[in-house]
Amino acid sequence: MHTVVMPPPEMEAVKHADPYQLQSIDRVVALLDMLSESDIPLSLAEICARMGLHKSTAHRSLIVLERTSMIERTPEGKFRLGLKLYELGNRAVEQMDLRDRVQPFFRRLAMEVGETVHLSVLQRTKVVYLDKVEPNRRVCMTSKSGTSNPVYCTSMGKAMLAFLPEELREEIISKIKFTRLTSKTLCTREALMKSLERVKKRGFAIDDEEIEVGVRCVGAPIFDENHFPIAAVSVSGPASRITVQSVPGIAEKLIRCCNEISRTLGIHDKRRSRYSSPLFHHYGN
Amino acid sequence: MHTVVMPPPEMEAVKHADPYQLQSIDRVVALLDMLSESDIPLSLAEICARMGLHKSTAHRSLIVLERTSMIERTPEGKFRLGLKLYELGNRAVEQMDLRDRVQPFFRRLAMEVGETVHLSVLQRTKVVYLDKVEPNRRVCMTSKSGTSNPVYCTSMGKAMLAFLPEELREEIISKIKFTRLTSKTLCTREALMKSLERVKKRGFAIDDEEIEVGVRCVGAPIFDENHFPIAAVSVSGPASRITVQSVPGIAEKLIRCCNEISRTLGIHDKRRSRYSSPLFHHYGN
DNA sequence: ACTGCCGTACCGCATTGTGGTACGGCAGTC
DNA sequence: GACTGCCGTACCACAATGCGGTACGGCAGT
Repeated sequence: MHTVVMPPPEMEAVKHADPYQLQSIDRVVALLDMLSESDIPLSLAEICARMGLHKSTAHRSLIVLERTSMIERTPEGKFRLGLKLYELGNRAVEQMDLRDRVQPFFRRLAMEVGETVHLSVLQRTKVVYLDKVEPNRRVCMTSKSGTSNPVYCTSMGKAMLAFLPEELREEIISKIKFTRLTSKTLCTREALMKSLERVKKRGFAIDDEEIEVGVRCVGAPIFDENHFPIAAVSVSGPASRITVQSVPGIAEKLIRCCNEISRTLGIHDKRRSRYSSPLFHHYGN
Repeated sequence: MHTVVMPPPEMEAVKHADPYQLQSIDRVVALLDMLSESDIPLSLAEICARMGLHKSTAHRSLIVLERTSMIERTPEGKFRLGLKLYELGNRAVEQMDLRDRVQPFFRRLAMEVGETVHLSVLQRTKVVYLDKVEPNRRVCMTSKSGTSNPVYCTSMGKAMLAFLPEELREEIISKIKFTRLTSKTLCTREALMKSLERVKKRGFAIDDEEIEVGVRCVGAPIFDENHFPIAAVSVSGPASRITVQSVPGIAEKLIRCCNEISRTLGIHDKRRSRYSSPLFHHYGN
């Protein structure tokens, strides 16, 4: 390829590992990822610098993305993600209809425990919220679905991580950038691993004010037919109500709920490991 | 190009209108759109049929999209939109931070009128919901943000349409596929145009049970620095509470709110029409 | 006025992506 | 149980496509 400055040797080693190039598509995804990670709109020059692309090449891709509303331009001409992504993203969730299939169990759990209940899935090193139910009585917490939190400081994140196949778990953990959010946040690989061990034994995870002071959560995974943790449910509330004493009772109800959900999902067949190379998609320079 | 079976003549007419080809990217977007419109996951063969693509070509693109989590495969091997889109989409909205900047005004309005308040933007022929606030007292309506409704039967859609530049409005309206949702739905271009005239005069739009029986909404646009309606706000509630008598009062509060928001947004500069060719991106067979 | 930077436009070359074809597996039919 | 047809995957040779370079024009700062 003439896009990338390529060290002449060991070329064919890569060749077979990644048989389908379609470089423009890969690049587009990398561009979107990049824009997603940036908190501010970026100029063409900045994008080129970050991605190591030539002006013309990046420009061409960006123009097409703009035409298709995948990205938009600020009045100053800088680029940022476009709203079509929002629309597509929400369609994606609708189509999976995890949300809808889970709702009934979900609502019942919220009633039983009287706390906010969340549904989320794993996306790279983040937990993306799909849905939440608040107990009827009063508003307890606010959190918008569609937002995401790091895996390592959420009960749902830890619940899913713990039950992931070894290799995949390693891959994810290696990508985590730990940041201290509260004094109780697990900020090292070791602390996280130790926590995951306990999660695996108990079947549920706890977030003990690790992401926000005063908030405790209990989370458990939902499994698909291959015992793959495709999603997680959590119960969260003020530390004053979710106490050492009340956790076991909550966890029991939570796990029962998750098992019911898992069972209703587990009606599929075998076929392919689907999670073959799901994570971080690396853009070669 | 050798992708598309091309009627030999009038080729160069298109050539200049659409200078940047990058066909693989265009195709990818078209694929995503297609998957978005389908309610069920599609097989490779189905995708080829709908898009008029050759097996190999479609397959290659799909594989890349799968690798990058833009789409996923069901256990049966069918394709559907992937969760990365959800993540990207939500980042897009965060980055625009319309939502956050609007929130305070927004909440106040909800308190004042005691009804559900929505924020949305225009995306092609649809209104995409970005946010909502429910009045504290009780749950009134349910609607998830991220969902979308057709422009022509929502107050927000009509509010934005009415204040769009002539040409763009025409472009959008020409793309609408009218479907009757209730007995009051505006189902013709003419009815819609007439309605828009009134919206323009009054400064706000009404959805009088046009999308759902028993629900009335009042909507008004938010303008950017160029008097371009970038978003809209609506007040919606049961027809029993939003009556002919109460509409003027609600509309007044709504418009005041929207004006305040518009003013806080109108701090930008001139530069480019940004909406040069924003809509329907057509995939040439 | 001069200089430098940024976004845009164009062009010729060869790499990349294309369409066709072939393979293998699964499912339904006789 | 063999046959048939369909679907997803893999490979290949050709040439059209997308690449990098380069040049232009506008704006801003000196």
